[in-house]
Amino acid sequence: MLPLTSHLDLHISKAIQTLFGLENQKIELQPTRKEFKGSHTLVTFGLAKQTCQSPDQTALKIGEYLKNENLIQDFEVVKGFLNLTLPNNIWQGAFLEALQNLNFGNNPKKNEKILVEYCSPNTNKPIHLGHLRNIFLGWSLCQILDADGYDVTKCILVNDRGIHICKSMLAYQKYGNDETPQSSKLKGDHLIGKYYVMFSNLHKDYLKKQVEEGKLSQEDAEKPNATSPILQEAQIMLQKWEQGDKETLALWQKMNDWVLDGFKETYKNIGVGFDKWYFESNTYILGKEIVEEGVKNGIFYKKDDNSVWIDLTSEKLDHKLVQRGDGTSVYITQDMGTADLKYQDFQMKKSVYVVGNEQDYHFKVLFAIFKKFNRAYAEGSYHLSYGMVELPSGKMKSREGKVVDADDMVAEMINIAKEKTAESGKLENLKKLGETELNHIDNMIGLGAIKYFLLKVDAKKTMLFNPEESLEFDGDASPYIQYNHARIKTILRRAESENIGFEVKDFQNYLDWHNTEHELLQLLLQFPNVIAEASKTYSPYIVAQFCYEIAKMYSKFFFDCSIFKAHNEEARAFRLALSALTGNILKKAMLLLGIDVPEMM
RNA sequence: UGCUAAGUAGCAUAAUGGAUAAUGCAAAAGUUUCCGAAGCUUUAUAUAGCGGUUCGAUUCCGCUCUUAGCAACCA
Repeated sequence: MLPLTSHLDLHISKAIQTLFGLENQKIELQPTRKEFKGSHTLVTFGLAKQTCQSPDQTALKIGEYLKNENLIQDFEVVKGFLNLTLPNNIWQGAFLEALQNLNFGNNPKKNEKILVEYCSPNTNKPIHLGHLRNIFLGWSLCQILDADGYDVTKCILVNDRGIHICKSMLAYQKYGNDETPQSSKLKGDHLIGKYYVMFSNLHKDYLKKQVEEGKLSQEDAEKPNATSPILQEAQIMLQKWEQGDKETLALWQKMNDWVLDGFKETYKNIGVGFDKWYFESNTYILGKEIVEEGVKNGIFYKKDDNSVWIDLTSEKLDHKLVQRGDGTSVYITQDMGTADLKYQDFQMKKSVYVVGNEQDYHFKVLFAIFKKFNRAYAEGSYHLSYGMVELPSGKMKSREGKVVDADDMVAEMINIAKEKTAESGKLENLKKLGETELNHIDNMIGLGAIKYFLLKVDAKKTMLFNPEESLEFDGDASPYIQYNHARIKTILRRAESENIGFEVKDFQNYLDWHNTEHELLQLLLQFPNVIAEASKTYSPYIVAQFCYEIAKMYSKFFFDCSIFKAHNEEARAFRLALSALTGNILKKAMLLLGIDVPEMM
């Protein structure tokens, strides 16, 4: 994560070779803790074993060597740690480079295709907070991979067929009275969601009644395979759908269009998009072809009831059904088809699936199947598994209506942002911008708050969302970072209006930096490494953390180092240039999270 | 019962095997001479338990405990 490491690595290697005659030693460099002097720390414990000298001795010798060669300005040995201080002109060189490189942070093109599927909504209910974590993670990941030099394709897989879809269709067919999004004034996805919940209730009510009448035990009613007349009807509907029944297909098409319109509206509102849309209603047929292929070449086997299975016990997994006895396909069948289609379309080397950790087992099985079939994409397939978003009352269950709706959530956050803006008493200044621009800012702040809240946590961890306490606007939160960007822009506007220049020539002789100036610069120069790290580990939270650190460090810098009242013009110019770089990096880094930052707020 | 994750202060989150375990919220005190204080500076509390590997373990290994998910012809 350290800047200028390649610069040091080389010299340290040479020092070790010269001093101890050791080659190809692992150089363990880490950032120096801030309570010590220096920027880079060499850990010498491992090395000390090779040199047969104490860690302190080893560190001391290397330090002296580097200093004699004028490669460092100073060093300090503390308990086996060699803390190095580089001369400021080296830092300045890196600073100027970053300042002049408009793409600073981006890593070189890798010429490698990567496909990321980061949204797979069911067309039977609106999206909720959990889906938002999925979507924001995926979008951010795509931005990060792109900045790291990959050739990224963002895709969505719409789960638009299957028994669950038939459930809402059936409820609508029975009780919908031809209601439409227009007539009900509901967004399409919310309208369909209503019928999905209705189906669920009808099914549950039936079971409850059976139990009350003593026809069914409580235990059996709670089993997942407990059936009801309406569920059987839905199953029949699914068969009709797969057989291409005209009436069923027409209803399906109509309802799907409503839902998709609703989804598209939401995606637009939250600022995400896709390069390629896949629909399971298209890909499941391909899946069935693979099933046939697998049966032929012996990877799959058929049971007496005609259902098709794969034996994965050799992979320490179980037997898994890939096609039902009645010939209809299951989830995994569709995924096999979709994977083939993706490869046909893009020939990507890597393929990432951003899907919740409840499906960890599913993806193990799926990838094992890819390998059995020797698919070209088998090796590069990766499941980016994220933890569930829990409410204080427990897990969200869409079937029980126990969810935080995404659209409501976003709208509410934007409203809170509006109130905060009004409270801050700065409305007068902002009003000059006009209503549209003001709304735009509130949008950035409200949306940013949710995105940051969901992204700052390591994806694999289950996270808790407490609606009572709402989302944060203070401290480690997006508005704080956005605010720092806005204040930087305000400072730069002032410099411009007062004709204060901060070109390289205006500060190149200023090297007597304040400690905080140095720390801020060090932090900023980590940007490319941060992107590489976040990309390598598929971890947007690393970028989120980086944004926050910059904002915090800039606040400290602003407090410690007066800009317009700097002790001389060179210092002032340097600080303005440093502010400009901070602003640029903040903006870019936040965009990697899918968060836009305002020019003023 | 098996498999997989995860257990860090009142709460929410950090820490390539490294130095005194970091940050935010909530709590206490102070702070507005450059930008718009959504700020800045202080103050308290924590690695679930027991072993092992190591110069050194929050991190790796084993066992125990707790929680969640999976083990469905749900997705």
